[in-house]
Amino acid sequence: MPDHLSRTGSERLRRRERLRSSKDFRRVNRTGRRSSGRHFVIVSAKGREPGLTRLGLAVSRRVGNAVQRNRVKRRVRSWFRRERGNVPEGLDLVVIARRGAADRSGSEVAAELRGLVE
RNA sequence: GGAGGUGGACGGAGGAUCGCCGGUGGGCAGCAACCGCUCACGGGAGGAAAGUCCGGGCUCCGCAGGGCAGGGAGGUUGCUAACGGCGACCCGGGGUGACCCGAGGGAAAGCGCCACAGAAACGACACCGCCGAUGGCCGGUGAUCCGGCCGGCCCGAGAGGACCGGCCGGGGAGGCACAGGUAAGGGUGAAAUCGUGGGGUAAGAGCCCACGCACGACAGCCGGGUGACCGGCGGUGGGGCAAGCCCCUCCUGGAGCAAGCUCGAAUAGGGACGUCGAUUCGGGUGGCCCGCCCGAGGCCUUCGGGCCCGACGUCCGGGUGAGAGUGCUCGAGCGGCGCAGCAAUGCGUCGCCUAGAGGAAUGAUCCUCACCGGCCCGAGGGAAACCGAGGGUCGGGACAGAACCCGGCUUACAGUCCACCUCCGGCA
RNA sequence: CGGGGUGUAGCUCAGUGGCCAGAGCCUGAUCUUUGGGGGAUCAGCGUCGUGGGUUCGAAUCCCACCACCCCGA
Repeated sequence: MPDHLSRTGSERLRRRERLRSSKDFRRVNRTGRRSSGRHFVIVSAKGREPGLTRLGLAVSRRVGNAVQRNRVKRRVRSWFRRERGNVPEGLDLVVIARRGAADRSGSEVAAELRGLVE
C-alpha cells in the first residue's frame, strides 16, 4: 500500500481525493446508493481504487449566491477531512446540498452528514 | 441647533489551535529530477470582485473593385487607448436656495397617426353663421312687412299653436341669398394660425395703428463667443407626434481565454500542391450559350481563377483515445510631491510590487479591545420635566467572492467619518 | 462566455397607444330540483413584475432593474 493512502491523521485534502470529472459524477449518480436528509443528499458508490475515499460536491444555485455556496462546500469538506475515518473505505461520495443548507451552522452540517453516513 | 445639497474616505483591529491555495528556501527517499512526503518563512478577494449594459487591450479568422443592406451614436466643446463614460459650457424643466433632471439634430423631403368631443385635427377646404358692396332674380303694374276674413293641412288629450293658398285693407322701397365675399363668432378639446383697445369695411380679417405676449423659421443686418448660443435692430405669423416609418451627420469586419499557441502513438480514409503519363479534358460545341465550385464569413454585382483519368512525392486539417503544458499576471498599475489647466486630465519625478485557482482557495472553536442598539445602576446639573460623565449586562455587524486584463456605467449595502455649501431659528 | 424568451384576475391565457383591460375555469348568492349533480341569471376577483421617461393619454413605445425559464460553446 502506498504511504499516501496509509495516512489518516492529516486533515489535508488532495486533488486525487476529490471527484473532478463529470464522468465520475455520472457514474456515482447512476450506480450509487442514496440517502437523503433535510438539507443534504449523499450518494455513495464503489470507487476506482480500494482504500481511497473520494468526495464530490454538488451545490446548485438553488442553495444561495456564490458566497453561500462556497461556505456550504467548505463546511462539508471540513466535515469530510475530519470524519472520513468513519466512512467505509474505497467509496466515492457525492454530497448534494438542498435549499436550506446555507442557513445551517458548521456543527449542524456535520451532525446531519454523520447521521446520513450510518 | 434643526432641515437639506454636493464631493470624498472607510467597510472593524489584535491574537490562539486545527485546516485550505499558490510562492521561496531547506530536509527525506532516490542514479537523478521542477514529481511525492515533510519543515520553516513571508503572501492570499471588492467598493462594488456583482449585473454583463458599453468601450478598449490581447488572440485567431477574414480583408480584388463597386453598390446595397444591417447595427450604433445624436446640444456644443474639451479629455481619453476608446466609449453610449467624464469635465466645462449652452438651451429647456424643477426647487425659496445650495443644487438636481433632460435620447437635447430635422415636422416648408415624403408617408403615417391624432380616440372621445367638436363645424373642422391640417385642407384654412367644406358646414352653421355674417354680408351680399359687385353680378343675378323679384319689386311704384305696389314687393318684403302689418291687420282682418275664408279654405286646406299638420302638431296637441284639450286650450291653443305652426304652415300653405285666395281675397280685402294699411303702408310706401326695398326684398331674396343664386353666384360671390368673409374667417369676427360656433357649447368641444391635450391641442383650433396670438391678446386688448382703436381705426377700417357691405360684412370682415395683423388689413392698418398703439401697447403687450409668444415661440419658430430665414438666404436679413450689427455686436460678442472656438462653438452650441446670447444681446440689439428689422421682418414674418407657423398645430403636434420622429422613445411611428423616415431624412441628415458621424461611427462600424467577425468571433471570443472553452480565444489561441506548444507537445503526443498507430491504422485506414479525406483534402491541397507539385511532377510525369495518356490526352486537350464541366455540358451542348464552328462562333456562341448554359451550369457548378473558389476568391467570398451579411447580400448583390463586376472581375479573375478552376472543372477529366491514372501513378509517384510532399504537406495539411478532422474524429477516437487521453490529456498535459502555456496563455496567467508588471499593468492605459498603485501611492506621495511638483507643474499646466476652472475641471475632466496630462506631464515630470521619487517610492512600491499587490491573489493567480481550475468540480475552483478564508472554514471550525474561542479570547481581548473598539463601534452600534436595548435594559439596569449612576458622579453631577436643574424649580421640575429632563439631560447625563462613567460602569454592568444582553444582543448586533451589511451587500457580497477574482476566473485573461483594464476604463466606465448600473444595481445592492449594517454602521460611520471628513470637507465645502444652502435654507430656517436662536444668541452675541 | 454568448444568445433568446416569459411576467396581465386564485389558475390557463387573449389584448391595434384611447370606450369601465377581456375570455374560460374558479368563488359566492339567487332561481330551477324532494336533495345532489347539471343548467340559468347576477356578482366577486387586477399596484397589467418594479422604477423612471416619451406622449394630451402607456398593459402597449423607450431606458434601467428584478424574478423565472430555455438554447449554444
